[in-house]
Amino acid sequence: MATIRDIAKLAGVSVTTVSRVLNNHPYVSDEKKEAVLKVIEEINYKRNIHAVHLSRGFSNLIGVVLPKIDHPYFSSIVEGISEEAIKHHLQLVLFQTNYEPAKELEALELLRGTLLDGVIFCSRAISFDVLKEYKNAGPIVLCEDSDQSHFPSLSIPHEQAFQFGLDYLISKGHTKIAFTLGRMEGPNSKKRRKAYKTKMKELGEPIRSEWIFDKCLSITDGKQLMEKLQHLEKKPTAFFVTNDQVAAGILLSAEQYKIKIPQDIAILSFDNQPIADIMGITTIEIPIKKMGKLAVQSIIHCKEKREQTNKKMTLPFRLIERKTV
Amino acid sequence: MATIRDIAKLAGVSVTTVSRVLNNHPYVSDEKKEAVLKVIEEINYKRNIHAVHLSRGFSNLIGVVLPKIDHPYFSSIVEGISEEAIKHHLQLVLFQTNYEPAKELEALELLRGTLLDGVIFCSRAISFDVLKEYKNAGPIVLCEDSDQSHFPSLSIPHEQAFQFGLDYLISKGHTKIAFTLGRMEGPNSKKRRKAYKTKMKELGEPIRSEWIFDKCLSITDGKQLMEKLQHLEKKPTAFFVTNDQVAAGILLSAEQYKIKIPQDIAILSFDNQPIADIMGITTIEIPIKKMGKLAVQSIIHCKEKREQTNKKMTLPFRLIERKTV
DNA sequence: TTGTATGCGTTATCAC
DNA sequence: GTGATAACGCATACAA
Repeated sequence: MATIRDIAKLAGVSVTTVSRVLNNHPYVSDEKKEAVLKVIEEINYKRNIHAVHLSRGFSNLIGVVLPKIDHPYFSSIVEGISEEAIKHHLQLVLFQTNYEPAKELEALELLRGTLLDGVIFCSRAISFDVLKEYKNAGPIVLCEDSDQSHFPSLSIPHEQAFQFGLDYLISKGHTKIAFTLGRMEGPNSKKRRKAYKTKMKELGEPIRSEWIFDKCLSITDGKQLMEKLQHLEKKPTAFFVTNDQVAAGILLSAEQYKIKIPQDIAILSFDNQPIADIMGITTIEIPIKKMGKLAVQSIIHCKEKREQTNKKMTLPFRLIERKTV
Repeated sequence: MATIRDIAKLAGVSVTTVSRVLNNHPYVSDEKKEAVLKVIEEINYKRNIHAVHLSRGFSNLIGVVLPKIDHPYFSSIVEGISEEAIKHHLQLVLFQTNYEPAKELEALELLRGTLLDGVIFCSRAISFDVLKEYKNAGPIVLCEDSDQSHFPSLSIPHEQAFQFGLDYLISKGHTKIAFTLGRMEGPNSKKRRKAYKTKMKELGEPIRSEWIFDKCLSITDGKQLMEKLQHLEKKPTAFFVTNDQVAAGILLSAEQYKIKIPQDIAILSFDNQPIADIMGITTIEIPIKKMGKLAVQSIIHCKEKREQTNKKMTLPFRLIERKTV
């Protein structure tokens, strides 16, 4: 492989000049520049990017940590991240973790090893205590409704949003409200649970553990939910679910159980993905792609200012009324 | 940042010994190894990965090129790629291109610049002529039904599969068959079109250009298709569509047009994503995740043998009969 | 405006 | 077993 030294020799200039041409630096005479460009063209030279990175000390690579790319929520975030990353000439390194802490650590180690200029956690399984050890490794941003003050975070206010959703259901006459979560111990789910507890107390309704369903994320989960619903002694009149996929699963299997929506049971979900529009699902919109965009901007900000911020950024949500409540 | 030289000094050994410990090489006495490990632990040393890459000459990074991550087909491929990549300690660098050739070239340039050890094209917009210029840049694999003999490729036989699907529709009494494509000029679509032409000729049916719909990829596209169908003078009795999303869109909007499926119009699609199961869509299964897996294996094979293969790999498809035909 | 010399942090070679 | 030392290829102070 040819190096800038070869170019320099062939063009009759110094390596510095070659490097200047390569990086569009000023102070290169047009003739030398041309000579260099000509040689580069001739021998089809390409820079060794590892050498560039080593020399520069950074890479323009950022890590994106998520449990599963094959889920609309996460692929939407990545889409948002990607669109913004392109603008800033950043490349994305994907870490599909299945919530295995070891995989998440891999990203953090690569951040510390300076392969990555930053890491975006779309979701996480590792604890804060572990995460904190990487505070100085480089920019880290969390896409979650976070209470900590060590890392910047990005989310809708899940507690408020969930309360808002409950109020809406209540305003439609529901008090018997069941709900589903994606991952009981996830930070966002915790907020949602808290909101539920508060509101049920206000209403004087008991908290029925059998009305709280964990690990509901996909269409299939929604479908299975309808099966489970059959075996419930006391039946809720409304279901506040994790996301539009779960809602879609419910809608798609409602018919076979002869359940009418919203007459027999109302469905309210989160996200507002295209499927919600198409199936007429009433949902609370989360600006998912915007989250991705802001996450990238946060990383860039940290990189440029060379400081870790810990700003908690709250995004707006809004109710999209359609036909399931 | 501490370097191996610092470690060496502190542990009273040479940099070579430190490097050996770091890479689990043999021929290091237990005492020295321990001393090194102790220092590493103490000062919380981490390797600079750029330096490792520069020195080694490769990176364990592979590029994944796709138009849009936010589509089930592509996120499924990436899921398959990711699962296999993890096994081989490979990291994925994502290139979301929107079919812009410049973005695809970026991946190829990084391959040539040795940042990437290989590139997987889940789909592509650039021409073969351009692609061929990167033949020696490193391993490249194409997830498409390809006729070229320069790069390894990976796909179901789209022509056969489409013919098979048409035969199935014909066996159910259909001869008035319309179809949709994702991207008319894509290699897979070309095969499908060819199969259609052949089969219609056999049947003595005319090719109606108004029965061929391009750019149909999403649920929304499927929904819009039903709208377009209304304005058709001659109506088909069957629709052979790009993928399960399009089929789902059709199903979800059929009711509002008072169209019964499969009585009024039969729907056959490709992929067999979860939504096909849930909505009872008859579909031709494509082993998408397996494609991703094999793509990674192909890259690894090229890397290890240090040779570009050009093997065309054909994956099996199968019909999943459900309720839409 | 140009060039020399050095640093970036690691791995590989080869002699001991 | 161990350790100098030379790559690896580029960027950049500093000198000219």
